[in-house]
Amino acid sequence: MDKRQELMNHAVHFFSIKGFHQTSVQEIAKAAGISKGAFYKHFDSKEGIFVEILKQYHEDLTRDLNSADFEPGLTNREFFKKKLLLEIERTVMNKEFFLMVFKDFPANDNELMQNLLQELRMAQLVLHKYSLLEVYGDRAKPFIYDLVTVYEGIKKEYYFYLIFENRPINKELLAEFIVASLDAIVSHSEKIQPVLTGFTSTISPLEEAYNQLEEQIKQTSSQREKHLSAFLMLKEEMAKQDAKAFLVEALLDYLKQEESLATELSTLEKFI
Amino acid sequence: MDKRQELMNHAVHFFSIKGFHQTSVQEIAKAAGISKGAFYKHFDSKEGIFVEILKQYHEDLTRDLNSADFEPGLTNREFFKKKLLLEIERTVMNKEFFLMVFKDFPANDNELMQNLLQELRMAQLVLHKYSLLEVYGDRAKPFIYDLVTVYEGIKKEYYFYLIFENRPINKELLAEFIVASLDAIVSHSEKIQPVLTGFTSTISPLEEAYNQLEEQIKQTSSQREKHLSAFLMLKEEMAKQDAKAFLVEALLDYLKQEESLATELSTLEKFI
DNA sequence: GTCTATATTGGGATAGAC
DNA sequence: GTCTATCCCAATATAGAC
Repeated sequence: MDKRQELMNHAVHFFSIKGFHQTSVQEIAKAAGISKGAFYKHFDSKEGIFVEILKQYHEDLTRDLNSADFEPGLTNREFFKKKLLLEIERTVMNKEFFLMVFKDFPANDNELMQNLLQELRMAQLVLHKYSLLEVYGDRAKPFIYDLVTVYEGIKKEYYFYLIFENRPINKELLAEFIVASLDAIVSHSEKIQPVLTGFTSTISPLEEAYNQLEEQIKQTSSQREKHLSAFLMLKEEMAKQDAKAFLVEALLDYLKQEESLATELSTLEKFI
Repeated sequence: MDKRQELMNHAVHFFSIKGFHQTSVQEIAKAAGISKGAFYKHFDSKEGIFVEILKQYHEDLTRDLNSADFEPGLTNREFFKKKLLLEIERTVMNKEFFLMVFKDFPANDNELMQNLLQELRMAQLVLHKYSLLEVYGDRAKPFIYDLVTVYEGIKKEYYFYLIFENRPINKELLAEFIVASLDAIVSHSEKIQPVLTGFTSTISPLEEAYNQLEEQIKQTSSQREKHLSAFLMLKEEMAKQDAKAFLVEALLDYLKQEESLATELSTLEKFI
């Protein structure tokens, strides 16, 4: 057996149980029957093997989903349900991968990884959007992003039960239940107001950072008015071509005195 | 300001950004303006402060939700929706806590922590179960655990949007949307087969009786702390092989003085 | 490709003075 | 309660022999 593959299999196992940071290279190597030093002949770092696992999984996933062929003559709903069932079965079969992803994740160290994940999530959202529109047509359109959100939320919650609690669940029944729940919501759509309306309008990351900070000041600041004024001046100044560095710094430092704003401020600082 | 509280605030901040394992005791201490050594005068370990944060949050949450007084004359559905709205607002305000929980988690190292988490999850499940039964009555009973799962899944997914993506969402609208979705599912219940049927089998009826009693004490007891202590001792004593009959009886009688616990106590007594 | 040995760092926790 | 100094271990990564 390929030593490289063997290392990856053991790695995903340990990562799923202990998390990335709590797993040592040594125990991965030992499980594969080689020394720690030899590990580095196969992968250049611990993060390296993690990235390789991610890549391989998504390659396998897309290949599987594209090669699956269903019997013809299915209704849109039946087709949707079959695909859901396939996804459920696949997720349960790869439960270690699922656990690994939901455990400790080396994303903060590596910005490339965060972008990759963001892309994958967005791709899934778009996929679900079109699947649901095919099943429910125009009735679902006004609140399609809410429907996608509900769909993903329900699915994820059941995955947690399936995987963490290791409960014996009838997967066929589960797929039917989820689709039936969506049916119910869509058929009540006349009584339902959408929530995620302005979803598609993409705000720039900088705009988003501003919004977050403003919200946080409004919600938690002990000196709401002062902090809001400082924020507005900061935003104005940063928009200028010849922004005064000392003023930006001074306003940032001033706002930092409010502990609850730390997260938003550090996000904002990345744009300077 | 209380140094201990200050340390916890900084800890939750770093944990939410970097994760538990990637945050050092030193940087928490430094942020609070003390040395690493002094940290250990306040908490006995890094895990210790994490546990304290968890406990405090849960206590605050249950206290907030229980002490909130809504205008009288609300229907069960309106009451449920108001509580949900309160929870949404509370979650957004405590977004760092939410992030911390969904980052790297020190659960594997410490068995006590896993038990604590299990307890907190179970308490929430039981709470939701009874809330939903109050709103929807017998129609929800056959698939109540599925309804709870759907409810928690939808909620969680919107929390992700609210917190990670920081989208401006109308929270009032969101609460109404979630409840309306549940309405839709319940009103279609004749077409829906339950999935989580054997659910109760994992929790013993005794465990369930304990949970109900504990919840009831937390929610209604006039002498919360005393009754909780009595409850814990009772549970402990009853678990022993050579449980002292007089002590069990004494504690039961003591708790019976609180009228609101009568139902839960008589359920519990069946197991003696 | 694999080994052993080693450099180096980071960080949890403790000791003992003040 | 707080400090500094220290212990001690675990873990990433490398060096160099075979």
